[in-house]
Amino acid sequence: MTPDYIKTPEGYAYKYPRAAMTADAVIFGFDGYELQVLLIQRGIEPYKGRWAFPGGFMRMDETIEECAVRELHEETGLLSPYMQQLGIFSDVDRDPRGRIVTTAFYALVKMESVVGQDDAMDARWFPLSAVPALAFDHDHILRVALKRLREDLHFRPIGFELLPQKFSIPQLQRLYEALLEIHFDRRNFQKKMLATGILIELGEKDPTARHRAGTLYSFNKEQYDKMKHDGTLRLEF
Amino acid sequence: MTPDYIKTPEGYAYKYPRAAMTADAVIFGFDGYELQVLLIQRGIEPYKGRWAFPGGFMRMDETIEECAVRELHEETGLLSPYMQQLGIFSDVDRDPRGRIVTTAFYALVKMESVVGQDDAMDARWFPLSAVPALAFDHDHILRVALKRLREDLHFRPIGFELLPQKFSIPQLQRLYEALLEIHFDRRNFQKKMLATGILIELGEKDPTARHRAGTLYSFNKEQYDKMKHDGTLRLEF
DNA sequence: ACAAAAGTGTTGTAACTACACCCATGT
DNA sequence: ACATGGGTGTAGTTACAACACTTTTGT
Repeated sequence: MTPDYIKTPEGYAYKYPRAAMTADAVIFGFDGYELQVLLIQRGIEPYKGRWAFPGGFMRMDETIEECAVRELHEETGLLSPYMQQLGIFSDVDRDPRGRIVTTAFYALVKMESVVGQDDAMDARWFPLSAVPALAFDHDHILRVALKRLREDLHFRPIGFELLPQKFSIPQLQRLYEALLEIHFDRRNFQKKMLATGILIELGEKDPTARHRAGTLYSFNKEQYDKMKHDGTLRLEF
Repeated sequence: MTPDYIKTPEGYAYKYPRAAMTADAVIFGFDGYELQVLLIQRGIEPYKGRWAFPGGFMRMDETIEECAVRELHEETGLLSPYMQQLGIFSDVDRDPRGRIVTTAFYALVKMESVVGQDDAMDARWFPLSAVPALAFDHDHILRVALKRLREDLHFRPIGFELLPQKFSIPQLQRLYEALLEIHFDRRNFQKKMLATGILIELGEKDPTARHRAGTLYSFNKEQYDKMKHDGTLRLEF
Protein backbone atom coordinates (compact mmCIF):
# COMPACT_ATOMS: atom_id res chain seq x y z
CA MET A 1 0.00 0.00 0.00
CA THR A 2 1.26 3.47 -0.80
CA PRO A 3 1.65 5.52 2.35
CA ASP A 4 -1.10 8.02 3.10
CA TYR A 5 1.35 10.57 4.51
CA ILE A 6 4.22 12.71 3.29
CA LYS A 7 7.39 12.48 5.33
CA THR A 8 8.70 15.98 6.09
CA PRO A 9 11.42 17.26 8.42
CA GLU A 10 8.63 18.15 10.84
CA GLY A 11 7.22 14.63 10.80
CA TYR A 12 4.40 12.77 9.11
CA ALA A 13 2.24 15.20 7.18
CA TYR A 14 -1.43 14.70 6.32
CA LYS A 15 -3.80 16.78 4.25
CA TYR A 16 -6.26 17.05 7.13
CA PRO A 17 -5.56 17.08 10.87
CA ARG A 18 -5.88 13.76 12.64
CA ALA A 19 -6.46 12.61 16.18
CA ALA A 20 -4.00 10.28 17.86
CA MET A 21 -5.39 6.97 19.05
CA THR A 22 -4.73 5.15 22.28
CA ALA A 23 -6.04 2.01 23.97
CA ASP A 24 -6.64 1.84 27.71
CA ALA A 25 -7.52 -1.20 29.77
CA VAL A 26 -9.69 -1.22 32.86
CA ILE A 27 -8.44 -4.31 34.63
CA PHE A 28 -10.59 -5.91 37.28
CA GLY A 29 -9.56 -8.45 39.87
CA PHE A 30 -11.22 -9.98 42.92
CA ASP A 31 -9.54 -10.64 46.26
CA GLY A 32 -12.36 -12.69 47.71
CA TYR A 33 -14.13 -9.76 49.26
CA GLU A 34 -14.05 -6.72 47.04
CA LEU A 35 -13.65 -5.84 43.40
CA GLN A 36 -10.21 -4.43 42.62
CA VAL A 37 -8.85 -2.28 39.81
CA LEU A 38 -5.28 -2.29 38.56
CA LEU A 39 -3.83 1.19 38.13
CA ILE A 40 -0.52 2.63 37.06
CA GLN A 41 1.03 5.75 38.48
CA ARG A 42 2.00 8.18 35.74
CA GLY A 43 5.68 9.07 35.71
CA ILE A 44 5.39 11.95 33.26
CA GLU A 45 3.22 14.95 32.54
CA PRO A 46 0.41 15.45 32.02
CA TYR A 47 -1.14 14.21 35.24
CA LYS A 48 2.27 13.18 36.57
CA GLY A 49 1.86 11.27 39.80
CA ARG A 50 -1.83 10.58 39.18
CA TRP A 51 -3.11 7.05 38.74
CA ALA A 52 -4.46 5.87 35.41
CA PHE A 53 -5.32 2.75 33.45
CA PRO A 54 -2.50 1.04 31.62
CA GLY A 55 -2.53 1.99 27.96
CA GLY A 56 -0.72 3.73 25.18
CA PHE A 57 -0.59 4.82 21.57
CA MET A 58 -1.63 2.61 18.70
CA ARG A 59 1.03 1.80 16.15
CA MET A 60 0.37 1.75 12.42
CA ASP A 61 0.95 -1.99 12.15
CA GLU A 62 -1.47 -3.15 14.80
CA THR A 63 -5.19 -3.10 15.48
CA ILE A 64 -6.53 -1.34 18.52
CA GLU A 65 -7.04 -4.72 20.19
CA GLU A 66 -3.44 -5.69 19.56
CA CYS A 67 -2.40 -2.34 20.97
CA ALA A 68 -4.40 -2.92 24.15
CA VAL A 69 -2.93 -6.39 24.60
CA ARG A 70 0.61 -5.15 23.95
CA GLU A 71 0.39 -2.22 26.34
CA LEU A 72 -1.15 -4.39 28.99
CA HIS A 73 1.68 -6.84 28.69
CA GLU A 74 4.38 -4.19 28.69
CA GLU A 75 2.99 -2.42 31.73
CA THR A 76 1.72 -5.28 33.86
CA GLY A 77 3.17 -8.52 32.48
CA LEU A 78 -0.31 -9.87 31.90
CA LEU A 79 -0.84 -12.11 28.89
CA SER A 80 -4.11 -12.89 27.14
CA PRO A 81 -6.64 -12.02 29.79
CA TYR A 82 -10.37 -11.99 29.12
CA MET A 83 -10.81 -8.65 27.38
CA GLN A 84 -13.68 -6.83 25.69
CA GLN A 85 -14.14 -3.53 23.94
CA LEU A 86 -15.86 -1.08 26.20
CA GLY A 87 -16.21 1.89 23.91
CA ILE A 88 -14.52 4.83 22.36
CA PHE A 89 -14.05 8.07 24.28
CA SER A 90 -13.48 11.06 22.10
CA ASP A 91 -14.28 14.26 23.95
CA VAL A 92 -12.38 17.02 22.24
CA ASP A 93 -10.65 18.22 25.39
CA ARG A 94 -10.15 14.91 27.18
CA ASP A 95 -6.35 15.08 26.88
CA PRO A 96 -4.37 18.29 27.38
CA ARG A 97 -1.74 17.17 24.89
CA GLY A 98 -4.12 17.56 21.97
CA ARG A 99 -6.71 15.55 20.16
CA ILE A 100 -6.33 12.04 21.51
CA VAL A 101 -9.11 9.52 21.24
CA THR A 102 -9.03 6.39 23.32
CA THR A 103 -10.65 3.03 23.02
CA ALA A 104 -11.28 1.56 26.44
CA PHE A 105 -11.28 -2.18 27.07
CA TYR A 106 -12.27 -3.98 30.16
CA ALA A 107 -10.29 -6.97 31.27
CA LEU A 108 -10.91 -9.61 33.90
CA VAL A 109 -7.92 -11.31 35.46
CA LYS A 110 -7.11 -13.66 38.26
CA MET A 111 -5.23 -11.51 40.75
CA GLU A 112 -2.73 -14.29 41.40
CA SER A 113 -1.48 -13.85 37.83
CA VAL A 114 -0.25 -10.32 38.56
CA VAL A 115 1.31 -10.64 42.01
CA GLY A 116 5.07 -10.97 41.94
CA GLN A 117 5.41 -8.13 39.49
CA ASP A 118 8.58 -6.13 39.22
CA ASP A 119 8.78 -3.91 42.31
CA ALA A 120 9.95 -0.96 40.30
CA MET A 121 6.71 -1.07 38.38
CA ASP A 122 4.28 1.52 39.62
CA ALA A 123 1.28 -0.75 39.23
CA ARG A 124 -1.05 -1.38 42.13
CA TRP A 125 -4.40 -2.93 42.89
CA PHE A 126 -6.97 -0.61 44.42
CA PRO A 127 -10.20 -1.82 45.97
CA LEU A 128 -13.08 -0.15 44.23
CA SER A 129 -13.99 1.73 47.38
CA ALA A 130 -10.54 3.34 47.55
CA VAL A 131 -9.80 4.32 43.96
CA PRO A 132 -8.15 7.75 43.93
CA ALA A 133 -9.01 10.53 41.50
CA LEU A 134 -7.72 9.36 38.14
CA ALA A 135 -5.96 11.03 35.22
CA PHE A 136 -7.76 12.22 32.07
CA ASP A 137 -11.37 11.06 31.84
CA HIS A 138 -10.53 7.76 33.48
CA ASP A 139 -12.99 8.30 36.33
CA HIS A 140 -15.72 8.43 33.75
CA ILE A 141 -14.38 5.39 31.91
CA LEU A 142 -14.30 3.46 35.17
CA ARG A 143 -17.97 4.17 35.82
CA VAL A 144 -18.87 2.98 32.34
CA ALA A 145 -16.74 -0.14 32.81
CA LEU A 146 -18.44 -0.99 36.09
CA LYS A 147 -21.87 -0.58 34.61
CA ARG A 148 -20.92 -2.84 31.74
CA LEU A 149 -19.28 -5.42 33.98
CA ARG A 150 -22.46 -5.70 36.05
CA GLU A 151 -24.66 -6.01 33.00
CA ASP A 152 -22.46 -8.70 31.51
CA LEU A 153 -22.25 -10.64 34.77
CA HIS A 154 -26.01 -11.16 34.74
CA PHE A 155 -25.93 -13.23 31.59
CA ARG A 156 -22.40 -14.37 30.92
CA PRO A 157 -20.17 -16.68 32.92
CA ILE A 158 -17.48 -14.07 33.38
CA GLY A 159 -17.20 -14.43 37.12
CA PHE A 160 -14.87 -17.37 36.60
CA GLU A 161 -12.33 -15.13 34.94
CA LEU A 162 -11.85 -13.32 38.24
CA LEU A 163 -11.45 -16.40 40.42
CA PRO A 164 -8.65 -18.94 40.60
CA GLN A 165 -8.98 -21.94 38.31
CA LYS A 166 -10.34 -23.91 41.25
CA PHE A 167 -12.95 -22.23 43.39
CA SER A 168 -15.77 -23.06 45.75
CA ILE A 169 -19.36 -22.05 45.20
CA PRO A 170 -19.44 -19.84 48.30
CA GLN A 171 -16.42 -18.02 46.86
CA LEU A 172 -18.27 -17.53 43.59
CA GLN A 173 -21.29 -16.29 45.50
CA ARG A 174 -19.22 -13.70 47.35
CA LEU A 175 -18.01 -12.47 43.98
CA TYR A 176 -21.52 -12.13 42.58
CA GLU A 177 -22.69 -10.40 45.72
CA ALA A 178 -19.79 -7.97 45.78
CA LEU A 179 -20.14 -7.04 42.12
CA LEU A 180 -23.91 -6.83 41.89
CA GLU A 181 -24.36 -5.49 45.41
CA ILE A 182 -27.21 -7.84 46.15
CA HIS A 183 -27.62 -10.82 48.45
CA PHE A 184 -28.41 -14.37 47.38
CA ASP A 185 -29.75 -17.16 49.53
CA ARG A 186 -26.88 -19.64 49.90
CA ARG A 187 -28.93 -22.74 49.13
CA ASN A 188 -30.69 -21.28 46.12
CA PHE A 189 -27.51 -19.87 44.69
CA GLN A 190 -25.75 -23.22 44.95
CA LYS A 191 -28.70 -25.06 43.45
CA LYS A 192 -29.02 -22.65 40.53
CA MET A 193 -25.31 -22.56 39.85
CA LEU A 194 -24.99 -26.34 39.82
CA ALA A 195 -28.12 -26.63 37.69
CA THR A 196 -26.43 -24.73 34.88
CA GLY A 197 -24.21 -27.75 34.31
CA ILE A 198 -21.17 -25.65 33.53
CA LEU A 199 -19.26 -26.55 36.70
CA ILE A 200 -17.00 -29.54 37.14
CA GLU A 201 -16.73 -30.93 40.66
CA LEU A 202 -13.16 -31.63 41.80
CA GLY A 203 -11.71 -33.05 45.03
CA GLU A 204 -12.73 -31.21 48.18
CA LYS A 205 -10.00 -28.96 49.54
CA ASP A 206 -10.21 -25.22 49.58
CA PRO A 207 -6.90 -24.11 51.12
CA THR A 208 -8.05 -20.54 51.71
CA ALA A 209 -11.07 -21.60 53.73
CA ARG A 210 -10.96 -20.57 57.36
CA HIS A 211 -13.31 -23.14 58.85
CA ARG A 212 -14.92 -25.89 56.91
CA ALA A 213 -13.25 -26.36 53.52
CA GLY A 214 -15.46 -25.78 50.52
CA THR A 215 -15.82 -28.22 47.66
CA LEU A 216 -13.82 -27.05 44.71
CA TYR A 217 -15.13 -26.69 41.18
CA SER A 218 -13.79 -25.52 37.88
CA PHE A 219 -15.53 -23.87 34.97
CA ASN A 220 -16.42 -26.21 32.13
CA LYS A 221 -15.87 -23.98 29.14
CA GLU A 222 -16.48 -26.68 26.55
CA GLN A 223 -19.83 -27.53 28.08
CA TYR A 224 -20.71 -23.85 28.22
CA ASP A 225 -19.84 -23.34 24.56
CA LYS A 226 -21.84 -26.39 23.60
CA MET A 227 -24.89 -25.34 25.58
CA LYS A 228 -24.67 -21.82 24.30
CA HIS A 229 -24.46 -23.11 20.77
CA ASP A 230 -27.55 -25.29 20.96
CA GLY A 231 -29.50 -22.96 23.22
CA THR A 232 -29.86 -25.28 26.23
CA LEU A 233 -28.14 -22.79 28.48
CA ARG A 234 -29.96 -21.37 31.49
CA LEU A 235 -27.75 -18.71 32.95
CA GLU A 236 -29.15 -15.62 34.54
CA PHE A 237 -28.29 -13.87 37.79
CA MET B 1 -4.77 24.52 23.78
CA THR B 2 -1.56 24.66 21.74
CA PRO B 3 -1.96 22.65 18.56
CA ASP B 4 -0.37 19.22 18.54
CA TYR B 5 0.67 19.50 14.89
CA ILE B 6 3.02 21.60 12.81
CA LYS B 7 1.50 23.16 9.74
CA THR B 8 3.72 22.56 6.71
CA PRO B 9 3.22 23.08 2.98
CA GLU B 10 2.55 19.35 2.78
CA GLY B 11 -0.17 19.51 5.43
CA TYR B 12 -0.51 18.82 9.12
CA ALA B 13 2.67 17.19 10.41
CA TYR B 14 2.91 14.92 13.44
CA LYS B 15 5.91 13.35 15.11
CA TYR B 16 4.43 9.87 14.74
CA PRO B 17 2.12 8.54 12.03
CA ARG B 18 -1.57 8.59 12.81
CA ALA B 19 -4.63 6.79 11.59
CA ALA B 20 -7.58 8.71 10.23
CA MET B 21 -10.87 8.21 12.02
CA THR B 22 -14.32 7.78 10.56
CA ALA B 23 -17.78 7.04 11.90
CA ASP B 24 -20.22 4.75 10.09
CA ALA B 25 -23.86 4.13 10.91
CA VAL B 26 -25.71 0.88 10.38
CA ILE B 27 -29.28 2.08 10.09
CA PHE B 28 -32.10 -0.37 10.61
CA GLY B 29 -35.73 0.05 9.68
CA PHE B 30 -38.75 -2.25 9.63
CA ASP B 31 -41.38 -2.38 6.90
CA GLY B 32 -43.79 -4.58 8.79
CA TYR B 33 -42.39 -7.81 7.48
CA GLU B 34 -38.63 -7.70 7.25
CA LEU B 35 -35.70 -5.87 8.77
CA GLN B 36 -34.23 -3.28 6.41
CA VAL B 37 -30.85 -1.58 6.17
CA LEU B 38 -30.22 1.87 4.73
CA LEU B 39 -27.25 1.97 2.35
CA ILE B 40 -25.56 4.59 0.24
CA GLN B 41 -24.01 3.96 -3.13
CA ARG B 42 -20.47 5.22 -3.30
CA GLY B 43 -19.84 7.82 -6.01
CA ILE B 44 -16.05 7.78 -5.79
CA GLU B 45 -13.17 5.36 -5.49
CA PRO B 46 -12.38 3.21 -3.68
CA TYR B 47 -15.28 0.82 -4.08
CA LYS B 48 -17.02 3.21 -6.48
CA GLY B 49 -20.53 1.96 -7.21
CA ARG B 50 -20.56 -0.38 -4.21
CA TRP B 51 -23.03 0.10 -1.39
CA ALA B 52 -21.86 1.14 2.06
CA PHE B 53 -23.08 2.59 5.34
CA PRO B 54 -23.38 6.35 5.57
CA GLY B 55 -20.38 7.80 7.34
CA GLY B 56 -17.34 9.99 7.03
CA PHE B 57 -14.28 11.51 8.61
CA MET B 58 -14.21 12.92 12.11
CA ARG B 59 -13.34 16.59 12.42
CA MET B 60 -11.08 17.96 15.12
CA ASP B 61 -13.87 19.90 16.80
CA GLU B 62 -16.36 17.08 17.24
CA THR B 63 -16.62 13.80 19.10
CA ILE B 64 -17.07 10.59 17.19
CA GLU B 65 -20.74 10.58 18.21
CA GLU B 66 -21.24 14.08 16.83
CA CYS B 67 -19.50 12.97 13.68
CA ALA B 68 -21.84 10.01 13.26
CA VAL B 69 -24.90 12.20 13.80
CA ARG B 70 -23.63 14.85 11.41
CA GLU B 71 -22.79 12.44 8.62
CA LEU B 72 -26.08 10.67 9.05
CA HIS B 73 -27.93 13.94 8.71
CA GLU B 74 -25.90 15.10 5.71
CA GLU B 75 -26.35 11.84 3.85
CA THR B 76 -29.88 10.81 4.75
CA GLY B 77 -31.63 13.82 6.29
CA LEU B 78 -32.22 11.84 9.51
CA LEU B 79 -32.12 13.77 12.77
CA SER B 80 -31.55 12.36 16.25
CA PRO B 81 -32.41 8.71 15.76
CA TYR B 82 -31.85 6.11 18.47
CA MET B 83 -28.14 5.44 18.12
CA GLN B 84 -25.58 3.37 19.99
CA GLN B 85 -21.88 2.71 19.70
CA LEU B 86 -21.28 -0.67 18.15
CA GLY B 87 -17.52 -0.86 18.28
CA ILE B 88 -14.31 0.16 16.68
CA PHE B 89 -12.98 -1.61 13.61
CA SER B 90 -9.29 -1.15 13.09
CA ASP B 91 -7.88 -3.86 10.86
CA VAL B 92 -4.71 -2.50 9.35
CA ASP B 93 -5.78 -3.15 5.76
CA ARG B 94 -9.50 -2.46 6.04
CA ASP B 95 -9.28 0.61 3.80
CA PRO B 96 -7.14 0.77 0.65
CA ARG B 97 -6.56 4.49 1.09
CA GLY B 98 -4.39 3.97 4.15
CA ARG B 99 -4.76 3.54 7.85
CA ILE B 100 -8.37 4.42 8.55
CA VAL B 101 -10.10 3.28 11.69
CA THR B 102 -13.84 3.42 11.94
CA THR B 103 -16.27 3.52 14.83
CA ALA B 104 -19.51 1.86 13.87
CA PHE B 105 -22.83 2.88 15.34
CA TYR B 106 -26.13 1.21 14.98
CA ALA B 107 -29.23 3.28 14.60
CA LEU B 108 -32.92 2.40 14.70
CA VAL B 109 -35.32 4.57 12.76
CA LYS B 110 -38.95 4.65 11.74
CA MET B 111 -38.85 4.08 7.99
CA GLU B 112 -41.51 6.73 7.45
CA SER B 113 -39.00 9.36 8.63
CA VAL B 114 -36.72 8.67 5.65
CA VAL B 115 -39.15 8.25 2.76
CA GLY B 116 -39.50 11.32 0.59
CA GLN B 117 -35.76 11.78 0.43
CA ASP B 118 -34.11 13.69 -2.35
CA ASP B 119 -34.20 11.48 -5.45
CA ALA B 120 -30.70 12.43 -6.43
CA MET B 121 -29.49 10.91 -3.18
CA ASP B 122 -28.15 7.43 -3.72
CA ALA B 123 -29.62 6.12 -0.50
CA ARG B 124 -31.83 3.05 -0.49
CA TRP B 125 -33.41 0.60 1.89
CA PHE B 126 -32.44 -3.02 1.39
CA PRO B 127 -34.24 -5.90 3.05
CA LEU B 128 -31.76 -7.88 5.05
CA SER B 129 -32.20 -10.86 2.76
CA ALA B 130 -31.15 -8.81 -0.28
CA VAL B 131 -28.19 -6.79 0.94
CA PRO B 132 -25.52 -6.70 -1.78
CA ALA B 133 -21.80 -7.15 -1.17
CA LEU B 134 -20.69 -4.03 0.66
CA ALA B 135 -17.62 -1.81 0.50
CA PHE B 136 -14.69 -2.06 2.93
CA ASP B 137 -15.34 -4.37 5.89
CA HIS B 138 -18.99 -3.33 6.02
CA ASP B 139 -20.22 -6.90 5.53
CA HIS B 140 -18.46 -7.78 8.73
CA ILE B 141 -19.76 -4.72 10.55
CA LEU B 142 -23.30 -5.58 9.48
CA ARG B 143 -23.00 -9.05 10.99
CA VAL B 144 -21.77 -7.58 14.26
CA ALA B 145 -24.59 -5.02 14.24
CA LEU B 146 -27.21 -7.70 13.71
CA LYS B 147 -25.87 -9.79 16.53
CA ARG B 148 -25.92 -6.79 18.81
CA LEU B 149 -29.39 -5.71 17.75
CA ARG B 150 -30.77 -9.14 18.59
CA GLU B 151 -29.05 -9.21 21.96
CA ASP B 152 -30.34 -5.77 22.86
CA LEU B 153 -33.87 -6.55 21.73
CA HIS B 154 -34.12 -9.29 24.33
CA PHE B 155 -33.80 -6.89 27.23
CA ARG B 156 -34.42 -3.37 26.03
CA PRO B 157 -37.56 -1.82 24.60
CA ILE B 158 -35.88 -0.87 21.35
CA GLY B 159 -38.48 -2.42 19.09
CA PHE B 160 -40.57 0.73 19.42
CA GLU B 161 -37.87 2.76 17.73
CA LEU B 162 -38.49 0.83 14.54
CA LEU B 163 -42.28 1.14 14.52
CA PRO B 164 -44.52 4.16 13.94
CA GLN B 165 -45.46 6.13 17.05
CA LYS B 166 -48.77 4.26 17.11
CA PHE B 167 -48.65 0.54 16.59
CA SER B 168 -50.65 -2.57 17.36
CA ILE B 169 -49.38 -5.47 19.41
CA PRO B 170 -49.55 -7.90 16.47
CA GLN B 171 -47.36 -5.46 14.56
CA LEU B 172 -44.90 -5.42 17.42
CA GLN B 173 -44.96 -9.19 17.53
CA ARG B 174 -44.15 -9.45 13.83
CA LEU B 175 -41.16 -7.22 14.48
CA TYR B 176 -39.89 -9.40 17.32
CA GLU B 177 -40.44 -12.52 15.29
CA ALA B 178 -38.66 -11.16 12.23
CA LEU B 179 -35.67 -9.90 14.18
CA LEU B 180 -35.22 -12.81 16.55
CA GLU B 181 -36.33 -15.43 14.03
CA ILE B 182 -38.53 -17.19 16.53
CA HIS B 183 -42.27 -17.61 16.92
CA PHE B 184 -44.34 -16.42 19.86
CA ASP B 185 -47.79 -17.55 20.84
CA ARG B 186 -50.09 -14.60 20.10
CA ARG B 187 -51.95 -14.72 23.40
CA ASN B 188 -48.88 -15.09 25.55
CA PHE B 189 -47.04 -12.37 23.69
CA GLN B 190 -49.88 -9.93 24.14
CA LYS B 191 -50.29 -10.81 27.81
CA LYS B 192 -46.59 -10.43 28.54
CA MET B 193 -46.25 -7.21 26.59
CA LEU B 194 -49.20 -5.60 28.31
CA ALA B 195 -48.01 -6.86 31.69
CA THR B 196 -44.84 -4.79 31.34
CA GLY B 197 -46.95 -1.69 31.83
CA ILE B 198 -44.96 0.35 29.35
CA LEU B 199 -47.68 0.54 26.71
CA ILE B 200 -50.40 3.17 26.54
CA GLU B 201 -53.68 2.10 24.95
CA LEU B 202 -55.06 4.56 22.40
CA GLY B 203 -58.23 4.55 20.28
CA GLU B 204 -58.66 1.50 18.06
CA LYS B 205 -57.85 2.11 14.41
CA ASP B 206 -54.93 0.52 12.68
CA PRO B 207 -55.14 1.93 9.14
CA THR B 208 -52.66 -0.57 7.72
CA ALA B 209 -54.65 -3.58 8.95
CA ARG B 210 -56.06 -5.73 6.18
CA HIS B 211 -58.88 -7.43 8.04
CA ARG B 212 -59.81 -6.70 11.59
CA ALA B 213 -58.17 -3.50 12.80
CA GLY B 214 -55.74 -3.84 15.69
CA THR B 215 -55.91 -1.75 18.84
CA LEU B 216 -53.24 0.92 18.76
CA TYR B 217 -50.73 1.56 21.53
CA SER B 218 -47.81 3.86 22.09
CA PHE B 219 -44.65 3.39 24.09
CA ASN B 220 -44.71 4.97 27.55
CA LYS B 221 -41.13 6.11 27.87
CA GLU B 222 -41.62 7.91 31.19
CA GLN B 223 -43.11 4.84 32.76
CA TYR B 224 -40.29 2.74 31.38
CA ASP B 225 -37.64 5.09 32.78
CA LYS B 226 -39.37 5.12 36.14
CA MET B 227 -39.65 1.33 36.31
CA LYS B 228 -36.11 0.90 35.15
CA HIS B 229 -34.94 3.29 37.82
CA ASP B 230 -36.65 1.55 40.72
CA GLY B 231 -36.14 -1.94 39.38
CA THR B 232 -39.80 -2.92 38.98
CA LEU B 233 -39.33 -3.62 35.30
CA ARG B 234 -39.98 -7.07 33.91
CA LEU B 235 -38.90 -7.03 30.30
CA GLU B 236 -37.40 -10.03 28.65
CA PHE B 237 -38.07 -11.64 25.29
C1' DA C 1 -71.04 -16.69 4.10
C1' DC C 2 -66.53 -17.16 4.34
C1' DA C 3 -61.67 -16.20 5.15
C1' DA C 4 -58.25 -13.71 7.73
C1' DA C 5 -56.60 -11.57 11.57
C1' DA C 6 -57.52 -9.77 16.57
C1' DG C 7 -59.02 -10.36 21.19
C1' DT C 8 -59.53 -13.06 25.55
C1' DG C 9 -59.23 -16.91 29.81
C1' DT C 10 -57.85 -21.31 31.97
C1' DT C 11 -54.98 -24.97 33.33
C1' DG C 12 -50.77 -27.74 33.88
C1' DT C 13 -45.90 -27.35 34.56
C1' DA C 14 -41.54 -25.66 35.68
C1' DA C 15 -38.76 -22.47 38.06
C1' DC C 16 -37.99 -19.53 41.90
C1' DT C 17 -38.36 -18.07 46.87
C1' DA C 18 -38.24 -18.82 51.57
C1' DC C 19 -36.81 -21.41 55.16
C1' DA C 20 -34.20 -25.05 59.18
C1' DC C 21 -31.26 -28.53 60.28
C1' DC C 22 -26.94 -31.14 60.31
C1' DC C 23 -21.87 -31.48 59.37
C1' DA C 24 -16.92 -30.27 59.19
C1' DT C 25 -13.16 -27.59 60.83
C1' DG C 26 -10.43 -24.39 63.59
C1' DT C 27 -9.93 -22.17 68.20
C1' DA D 1 -17.55 -26.95 73.57
C1' DC D 2 -18.30 -23.56 70.69
C1' DA D 3 -18.28 -20.55 66.78
C1' DT D 4 -17.96 -20.20 61.88
C1' DG D 5 -19.04 -21.43 57.60
C1' DG D 6 -20.54 -25.41 54.19
C1' DG D 7 -23.85 -28.72 52.52
C1' DT D 8 -28.69 -30.38 51.59
C1' DG D 9 -34.33 -30.94 51.03
C1' DT D 10 -39.16 -29.34 50.98
C1' DA D 11 -43.25 -26.70 50.47
C1' DG D 12 -45.64 -22.52 48.80
C1' DT D 13 -45.79 -19.24 45.16
C1' DT D 14 -45.30 -17.25 40.79
C1' DA D 15 -44.39 -16.96 36.09
C1' DC D 16 -44.56 -19.36 31.75
C1' DA D 17 -46.27 -22.55 27.98
C1' DA D 18 -49.93 -24.64 25.80
C1' DC D 19 -54.22 -24.40 24.07
C1' DA D 20 -59.80 -23.07 21.62
C1' DC D 21 -63.33 -20.20 20.89
C1' DT D 22 -65.46 -15.70 19.71
C1' DT D 23 -65.36 -11.10 17.27
C1' DT D 24 -64.45 -7.94 13.62
C1' DT D 25 -63.80 -6.70 8.88
C1' DG D 26 -62.93 -7.20 3.88
C1' DT D 27 -64.24 -9.98 -0.16
